[in-house]
Amino acid sequence: MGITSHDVARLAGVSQPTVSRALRDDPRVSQATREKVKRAAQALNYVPSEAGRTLSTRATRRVGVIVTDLTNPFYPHVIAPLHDELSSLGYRMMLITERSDEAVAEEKLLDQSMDGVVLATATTDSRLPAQLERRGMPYVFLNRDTGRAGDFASVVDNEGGGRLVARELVALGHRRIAGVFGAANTTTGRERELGFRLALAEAGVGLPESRVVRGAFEYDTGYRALPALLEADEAPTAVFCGNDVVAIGVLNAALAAGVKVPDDLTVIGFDDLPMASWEVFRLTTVRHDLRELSRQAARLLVRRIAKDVDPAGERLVLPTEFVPRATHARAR
Amino acid sequence: MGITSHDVARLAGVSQPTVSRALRDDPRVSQATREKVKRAAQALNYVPSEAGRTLSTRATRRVGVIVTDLTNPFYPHVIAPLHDELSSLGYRMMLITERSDEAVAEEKLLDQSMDGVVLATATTDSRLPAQLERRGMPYVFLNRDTGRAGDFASVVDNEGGGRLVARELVALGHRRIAGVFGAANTTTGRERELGFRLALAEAGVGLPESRVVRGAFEYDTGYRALPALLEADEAPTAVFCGNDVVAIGVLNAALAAGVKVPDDLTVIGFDDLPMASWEVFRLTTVRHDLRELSRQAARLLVRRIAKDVDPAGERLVLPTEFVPRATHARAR
DNA sequence: TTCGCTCGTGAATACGTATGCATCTCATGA
DNA sequence: TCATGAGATGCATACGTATTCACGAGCGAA
Repeated sequence: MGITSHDVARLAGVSQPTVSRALRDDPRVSQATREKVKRAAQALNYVPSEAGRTLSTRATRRVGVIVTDLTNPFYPHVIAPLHDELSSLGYRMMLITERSDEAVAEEKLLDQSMDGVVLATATTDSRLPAQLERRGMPYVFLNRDTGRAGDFASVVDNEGGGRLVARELVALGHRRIAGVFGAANTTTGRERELGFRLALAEAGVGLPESRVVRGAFEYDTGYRALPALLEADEAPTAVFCGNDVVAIGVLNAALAAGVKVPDDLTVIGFDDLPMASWEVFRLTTVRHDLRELSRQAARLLVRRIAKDVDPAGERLVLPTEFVPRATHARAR
Repeated sequence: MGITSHDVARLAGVSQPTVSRALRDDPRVSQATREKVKRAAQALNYVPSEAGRTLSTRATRRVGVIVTDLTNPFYPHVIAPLHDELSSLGYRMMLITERSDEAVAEEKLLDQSMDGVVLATATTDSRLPAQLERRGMPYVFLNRDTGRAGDFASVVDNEGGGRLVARELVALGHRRIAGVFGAANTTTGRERELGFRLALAEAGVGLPESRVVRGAFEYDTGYRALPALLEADEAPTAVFCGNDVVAIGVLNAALAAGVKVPDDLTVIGFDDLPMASWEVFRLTTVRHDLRELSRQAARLLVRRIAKDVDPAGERLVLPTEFVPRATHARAR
């Protein structure tokens, strides 16, 4: 059925090792033999078996990427560039989306079927990093990390981004400000909230718990948060959202509730997904380079696989930038 | 470094084959031995090497999924259920996104590193199916196929869906109708256009080429098509879009151009993505069961791998349903 | 002429698992 | 008591590639 290097060897009239060497351009095979072998391989449509190679070299040239929910619009924008960068580095990508049990993922990860792992949806309370560590499986965090020292991670300056937004809102005269932050067990959620709070406090503006919602970085979180915030005694004049997807949930909820954005309510997101600039949203948000975030993670992982990395951990942080569009205005 | 079945065998005081059998619950090993082996495996944190198993069984329990553009909102909604169904069938998913050369994909596909392939973005002029066929690699089409007999495919009744829309538009009194169809080298593009045209023709309504645009199933296709359609001598009162993503592009363009939907223009999509029901869109569209489409493809592929399939091909077609929301109205 | 070297190739083997076949043990029945 | 057979396990090997080592040819220098 499958054509092996032995078949090629037979046709070319050489030994199997010579085929292996010739096809990988080993300088020790003569020009003439190399060409003869390549012609034979071509003729037979030979493609080396990946399993055989893996067993022999103990390297799979494959990398796993763990994501909980692919239908969240955020993730495709990180997975696509990740795939491309890994591909250009000679690695393939295995997608693993496990919202279920960690044990399953663990089993899949440790069977030597990949050389490394990208964790794109890590939570601060996850046991997975420790498991990987123990088994010597190289891994890096993408976007979120555990916040502990020694991590290998490609992340964004979330705290700085949060600060940017707070300063803008204060400058626009907002005082009754609300936050729909990400889950408390994610560093992205925590750090954006922290930066936002610190900068508000510096300006002497409070952020009472009654105007704070926390939840998954999903559309529904934003969609459901707004009605709750509007019911409070003093409705907010501005909402900072944990990310663009949440902000888009808020914008839709605002439309449903008849709240005018930005006249009645300022809404700010985070990430600057392509969707954020659609006419129906024109979302004011915080931009960072999502492509570079992913590429950086890919390169870091490959370096870690090659053990070409600072043993004390490496945390690559990308800057943020405020992007004014049409969902913010001065407080009335 | 890695723990092998030999290590487990040594610890349990049995032979390696016995470990292999015990861990896979082969009835030929005694209860006592089985337990002894499992304890040893547990103690060593043993996970069977996937490469070794693959080489021995000649099955990878891995399936490739080919998609051109993951950032298109449509695909995550097919990939997620596909992943889950494959997972529950005991297969893992390798994501392959190649907009570049087919040769690359081909190389990756034929190295025996997967048992089968799902083609989610096939075009009618692709050479890939023939290559796979020649090499005996099982594959199925998802959503799009080649339109040729003998295909294994999980698809939607696109022609029927197109008809549904045409009849609705005619019933609403529309006569100046436009279409922003998918690419001509996709069956989804062709069939939806065909059904739409046939039903319009039956009602005696024309669809001049000046009111037709064709392009990739992307946001930009819709966004750029609308201005062009509006410039025509007689602007259309209704537009049928190749899918929801295109329709959303049209809706945004309408907003930018100050065209009121549905008062000035009726817009209809196809697919009923979750996004279609967002407040900002409330898109009238054609629904089909996207999850089932994917699950069906997964099951069909697994059956084809097991050779438990009609050799003449199997084409599983899902029905469509018109979903009225807020982007359609009677013609003025 | 012979030693030693380089260059090119092949033989042997490792990698980790699964499986066909042989072997061994023990119980059963004639 | 011994043949028979079932049940349990080990031995040997296959899978396809990469790599280590050995080998032979050819060549230049002494």
